[in-house]
Amino acid sequence: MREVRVRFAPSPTGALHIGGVRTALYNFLLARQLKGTMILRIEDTDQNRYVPGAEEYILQSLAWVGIKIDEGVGVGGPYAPYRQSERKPIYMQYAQQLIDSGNAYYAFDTEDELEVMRERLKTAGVALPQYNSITRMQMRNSLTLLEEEVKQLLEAKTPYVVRLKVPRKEEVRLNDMIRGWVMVHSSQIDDKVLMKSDGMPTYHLANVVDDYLMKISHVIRGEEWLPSAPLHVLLYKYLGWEKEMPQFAHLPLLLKPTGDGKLSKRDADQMGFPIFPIDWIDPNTKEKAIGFREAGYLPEALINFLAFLGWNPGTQQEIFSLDELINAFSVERIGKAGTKFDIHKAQWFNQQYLRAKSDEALAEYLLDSLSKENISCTKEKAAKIASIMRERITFPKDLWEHGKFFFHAPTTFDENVASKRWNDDAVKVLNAYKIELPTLATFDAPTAKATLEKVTSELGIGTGKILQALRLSITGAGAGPDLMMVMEIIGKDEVMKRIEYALKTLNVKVA
RNA sequence: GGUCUGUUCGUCUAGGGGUUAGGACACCAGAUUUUCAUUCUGGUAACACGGGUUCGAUUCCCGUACAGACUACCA
Repeated sequence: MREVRVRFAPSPTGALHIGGVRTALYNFLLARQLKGTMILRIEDTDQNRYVPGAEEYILQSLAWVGIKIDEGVGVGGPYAPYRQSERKPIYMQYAQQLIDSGNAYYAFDTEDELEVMRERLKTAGVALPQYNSITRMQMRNSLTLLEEEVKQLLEAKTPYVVRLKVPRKEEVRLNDMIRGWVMVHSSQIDDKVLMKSDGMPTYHLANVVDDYLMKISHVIRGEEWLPSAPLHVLLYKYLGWEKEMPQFAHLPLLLKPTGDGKLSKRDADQMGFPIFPIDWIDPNTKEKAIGFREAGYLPEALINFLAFLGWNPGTQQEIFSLDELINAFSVERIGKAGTKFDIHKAQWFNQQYLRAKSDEALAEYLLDSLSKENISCTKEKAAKIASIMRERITFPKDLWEHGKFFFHAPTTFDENVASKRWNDDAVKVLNAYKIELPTLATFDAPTAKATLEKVTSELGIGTGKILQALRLSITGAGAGPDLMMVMEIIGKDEVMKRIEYALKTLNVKVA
């Protein structure tokens, strides 16, 4: 059986889109499952669109989500270089081969001449003017010009492109692993430019040549490539590489959460979720886009979420580690239809992965946040906080954001709760409780509770009636984790201080 | 406009000629939690439409509608 070699081949034209990460993931899963090789190739044949830093960004993003590159940019390998701009000399020789075999030709038409041709055809009623088997005979190319003229133009260094000579009548067939047989008539394909006038190949040529040279066995890419796949098939055929042609799998697109259309950065911005794996600062606009990493998504959760966008194992299991994904993955189970991007599901996966962590691991997240705030805290205390906060967080940063009261006494109180729960009974109980606390030798959740119950029963007031008021004075809010545990963690002295402060500031308001 | 691809609950999807069309997320309700969250239980909710083929179609075929992609010397 053929050795499995797959590639992820992004262009460094900006940040890596989350859809690109999924494409990389599917490639990676297949490679790992079939003991193959995962290759990273950078398709930077368009110098105009090159964005500095994009390549580094791609590398970092893949590393963060755990997609390991076996060969290619950043790691090297037997088919180096893996950056197409560095492979420039390779492509012309294959273009030449196509010209020599009569499957491609030189075209000297200028932008203006092309424009004139399109206009002329449009007025003649052709909806979509193309450079094709019919129109090429009216243009300036090596098919219409005399051999001598062509030679002179080339020697005079006249700018030219190399175009594929697409046959007029031919059924081009392609067996896609996801979509089955796809047939396109060659009359629908135009004479695509293979080599640009700057000497760089276009995607089509570079892609086919490199996939062949790098012995790629499977091309897994986005559905946007499906329309040009027949063209690639033609290229393999004319280059004499039909037997080596990789298997194709065209992935369904990622769609925007509401409405229709493919997922764009705009949608993500509007709905307030990331679309890039890690933070990206646009070098031109200096605009910063928050990444999934910085937003608090765990890489393993993101991967699990992404894997399920368009694929499923056919079982009820939903939580999959990377190793489990590698085992369960199969191209056959990839869906055909476009997939709407639902950030809720991503959050749910994140929660699941976060909860599976130990208190100690969660404590590290909290400690991270605290160090940014210059707050010191022992590991033990952080772990204790983590243990009572673990069921109520979606992101690691929630530990701090929802638990600030562990470190800062409230300065304001939720007015809604205060107006409903802060009453004479509450004040009576809190005053008595405050007096009772100093007599306690030890202070923990059980004693805090027992003492409170003792006070309330002596006063003949139901504990439940005033618990909200107590919570309000300790945390400033009406909702939160187990109050007795909270008090244990912040300690007796702090509890007393907070009750006193609340009594002082809230009494005035309610009176 | 043309070509290609697609269409099962709001979303991700399972399924497949005869099923109470299954699960998950989200949503709603109840229970637990004297709060909130969690957890548990339950609920709402789908085969785009029209023709065939068939005893029978959501499933197969053909149309239609809708959607998306592509239609550059961008990838």
